[in-house]
Amino acid sequence: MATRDGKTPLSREDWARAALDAIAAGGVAAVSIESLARQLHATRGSFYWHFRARDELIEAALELWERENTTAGLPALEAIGDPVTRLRALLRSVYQAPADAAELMLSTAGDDPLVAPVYARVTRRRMDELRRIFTELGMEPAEVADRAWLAYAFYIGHHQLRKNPDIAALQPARIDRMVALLTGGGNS
Amino acid sequence: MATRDGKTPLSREDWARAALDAIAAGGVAAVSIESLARQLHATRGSFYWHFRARDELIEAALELWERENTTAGLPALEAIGDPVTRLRALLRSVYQAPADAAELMLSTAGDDPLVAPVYARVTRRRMDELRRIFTELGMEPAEVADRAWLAYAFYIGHHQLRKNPDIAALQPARIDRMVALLTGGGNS
DNA sequence: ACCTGAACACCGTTCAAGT
DNA sequence: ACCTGAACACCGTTCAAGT
Repeated sequence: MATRDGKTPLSREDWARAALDAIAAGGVAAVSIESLARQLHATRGSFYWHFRARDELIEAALELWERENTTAGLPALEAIGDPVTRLRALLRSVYQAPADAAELMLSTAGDDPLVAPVYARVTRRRMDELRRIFTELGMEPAEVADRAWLAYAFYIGHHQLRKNPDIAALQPARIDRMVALLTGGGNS
Repeated sequence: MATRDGKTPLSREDWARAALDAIAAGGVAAVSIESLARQLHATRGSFYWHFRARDELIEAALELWERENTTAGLPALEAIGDPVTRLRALLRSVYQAPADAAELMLSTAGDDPLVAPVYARVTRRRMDELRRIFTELGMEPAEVADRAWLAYAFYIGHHQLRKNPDIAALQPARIDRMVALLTGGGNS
């Protein structure tokens, strides 16, 4: 017996897409070959024709996310001329739209061995963007590096804290003050 | 057959302690009844006399951590009179000693359904401490709340970012500038 | 009271066999 | 080329049986 009865054959991307959806819904741990197979009306055995192992599936899903994420988010930001406006836009995207669901999961799983390399690349690109902002504000390199680190660590921690409803209640309502803090003087 | 041949009987706490060690080493996901049983020279079956299920074991381990964490860290901090010095001490404890290993794992797992309530309580206590610092610096309540959120989100994100060696290289060497940024003016 | 060992379920992985 | 179904391993969970 074989061939899934009339249905078009599955591709690597079908599995990867389903896995990315699962990541968005419940994190990397929620990627179960068994449940994806059920969902795709195939057997677990079929999966192993497309992938060597579960890890390879997760890598493929993350690749999908990275490609779509890279071509989507940053260009729109880079088009904004004024650096403070750009920072505000960046923070607003954190505060309002909770980004896409996969981003929310991954921003918090940067220590997973599979997620780490992918998220490191995305992080570098975003930190570059932050550095550009502070550089354009006329700060010197060491200062720029510190602020970029502070801003990005804040971005990650903010996502993490918001996942807990009890704690999320404490988050500030307006982002203008945040922008002011991040771009402000600092009294050494 | 029964009773583990001469050895003293195991207690709930023996299992919980072993589980906390496993969390420190590899996070909540690393808590495996099978491997703990091997380590304690008992069988998996024995575990179920002490606990109803794996979740209960993890809760017990987190309880252990919370109790020891609460009585240890904060009092020393609260003894410091000058608020800026206190903030500096707080940040230094983040930068230098990577806290205890369990803290590192848990600071990043705040969205786990078992970790969430425990970590929320610890977070609240720490944010209270941060608010006290900024209040003593003479800021008004809204400003205090924003800074405490910024500082704590930074704390969480900092841990997360440092888990990735590639990214950790970008972290600032000196913390004085961080303190300055967090306590500084902000140009609204 | 505390533990063993056998049994089952769930799911990742392999593989011979089908079309 | 693409898939099925049976088999095995790993580990969480249950339980009757031991001391």
